[in-house]
Amino acid sequence: MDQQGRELVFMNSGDFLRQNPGVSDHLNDCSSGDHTKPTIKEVDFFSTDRNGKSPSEHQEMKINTGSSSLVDSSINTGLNLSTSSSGISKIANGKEPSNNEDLVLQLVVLRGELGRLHDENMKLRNLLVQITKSYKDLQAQLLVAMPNPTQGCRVEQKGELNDTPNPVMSAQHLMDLRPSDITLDVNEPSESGDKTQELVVSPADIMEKKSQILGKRASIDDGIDQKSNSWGSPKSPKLEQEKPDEQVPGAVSFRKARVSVRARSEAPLISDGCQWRKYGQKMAKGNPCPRAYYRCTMAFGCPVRKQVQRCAEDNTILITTYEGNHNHPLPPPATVMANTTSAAATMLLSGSTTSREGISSSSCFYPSLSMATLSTSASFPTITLDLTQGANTTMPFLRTSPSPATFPLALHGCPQLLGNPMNVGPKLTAIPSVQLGQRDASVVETVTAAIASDPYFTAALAAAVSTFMGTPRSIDGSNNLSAPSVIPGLPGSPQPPQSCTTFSTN
DNA sequence: CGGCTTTGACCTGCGC
DNA sequence: GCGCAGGTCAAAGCCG
Repeated sequence: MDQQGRELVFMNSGDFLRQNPGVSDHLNDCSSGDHTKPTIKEVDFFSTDRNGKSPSEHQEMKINTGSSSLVDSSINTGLNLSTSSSGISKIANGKEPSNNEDLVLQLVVLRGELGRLHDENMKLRNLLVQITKSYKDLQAQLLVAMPNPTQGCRVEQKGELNDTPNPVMSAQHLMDLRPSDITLDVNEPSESGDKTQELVVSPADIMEKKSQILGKRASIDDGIDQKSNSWGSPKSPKLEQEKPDEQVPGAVSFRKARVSVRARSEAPLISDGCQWRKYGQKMAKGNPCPRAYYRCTMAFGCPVRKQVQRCAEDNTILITTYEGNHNHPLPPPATVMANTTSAAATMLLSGSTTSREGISSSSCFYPSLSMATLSTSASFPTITLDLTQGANTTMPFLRTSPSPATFPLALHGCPQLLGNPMNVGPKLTAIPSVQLGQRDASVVETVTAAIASDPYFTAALAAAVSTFMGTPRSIDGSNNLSAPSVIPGLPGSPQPPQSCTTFSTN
C-alpha cells in the first residue's frame, strides 16, 4: 500500500472531526436539533453492513439519513471536492456559519469529505485484505516451520522447501509432495479391498488449516503448482511428482492429496461446475463397476483429475475422487468444490485434527464434515466425505462411536505414524461429535440429519466454508467469485451458503 | 470437423 | 524377478 494509504489508517471519523472542530460542533448541533443519532456514526468506514449497496449508493444513503432534517432533498448530494477544500479551510479557521447558506455549504463540504473518506475507507479495506493475506502467509510458514513432535518428517520437508527459491512455497507444494489420498467417507469401509486405516478429520481443522494456507495457495497456484503438481505433465507425471530430491528419505512415496466424495446418484456423474474429459476407464478389482478417469478441460494443462466409480456395495452411491489443483479461474460452483476439497487436502498437511476454537466456531455449520474421515491405504491416506448417510444411519454411528480421540494427521511423510497402535486396524472411526462432547453431539445430530438429506449439501457446505473463511480464491489470484467479501480470520457469523449448484446430480 | 468417449496397450509401483 | 493392480496413453470410433 502506498504511503497515502498508511497515512489514512488513522483517519477515522473521530480524527476528522477533531481536525475540524467547527465541523464537529456543527454536527453536534445538527444532531441535537433533530434528535437524530450523532452524525459521527454515519462515518462508519469499517461497517460491514453495507446491504450490498455500491459505494456510491452507500454514501448517498448515509448522507441522506444523517442530515435529512437539515438538507432539502433537492440539494445536490453529489460530491464537489473543489468546493470542499475551500470549505474545509473555512471551517478549520474557526469561522462559525452565519446563516443557512453556510450550513448548506458546510454540508456540501462534509459530503465531499465523506466521499473522500469513503474512498480512503476502500483503500483501507484493501490494505486490510492484503495484511490479512500476509498474515495468513506467515501463519502458513509458521505452520510449516513449527517443530511439532508429531510432524518431525514435515520439518525435514520444510528444510527442503526452504531451499527452494520461492520462500512461500508451501502448503501447496507440501500437499503435492504428500501421498495424501483424501477420501471423505464415514460409515462404510472405503472402496473394496482397500487396506485402509481411517482417522477422523475434524471439520474445524479443515477450516482452520484452509484459512491458514488459503492465502498462500493463491500465489502458489499461479506458477509453482504447475511445476509441482503430479498431474501437470501429461507425459511423465510420476517422474515429476516423485523427484527424489523432493522426497523425505524413508518416507512413503508421495502422491497428491485427494478428496473423495460419496453421494447417491443415479447419474453417471455429478456436476461440480467443471468441465471434464474422460481419458480412461478401468475395471477395479473387487468392484463390478468400472472406474472412470476424467481430466479437467477447463484450461489447457489443468492438472486436476477425478475418478468416478460406483460403490461395490451399493451401486446407487457414486464415489468421486478429486486430485490436484486447478490452474485456472473457476466458476463459482466449481470454486466452491475446489475450496472444499482443497480445504480437506490442506488439512492433511497440518498434522493436527484438534482445534477447539475451530470446532466451537464452526461446528454448527459443518456438522456433516464430522463424517469426514482420513484413511491411509498403503501410501495413500484418505479423506472421504460421505453424503449418502441420512440421519438413520449417521446417528447410531455418532452415538456408538467409542473413541473420543483425536488423531494427528501427519501420516503423510511420517510413515511411522501408520504403525501407531491407535491407527492399527482396518478402520478407526472416532467421531468428532464425541470430541465436541455430548452437549454438542445432539446439535450435531440434528443438523447432520438435516444436511445429510440434502443432495446439495456439499455445495452448501463448501459455500459456507468459503464464506466463513473469507474471500475464496481463484487460482490465478483474481476473485471473480460470488462469495461475500469477509475479512478472513476475523470472527463473525458464517453466512448461509451462497451456492447450491456444485453437487447437484446430473 | 472438432471434441469426446471407448478400449486395448503400456507404464509404474507394490507385494510376494 | 515376477505377477498383479492401478493409472495413463493414444488410436479408433462416435456424435453433434
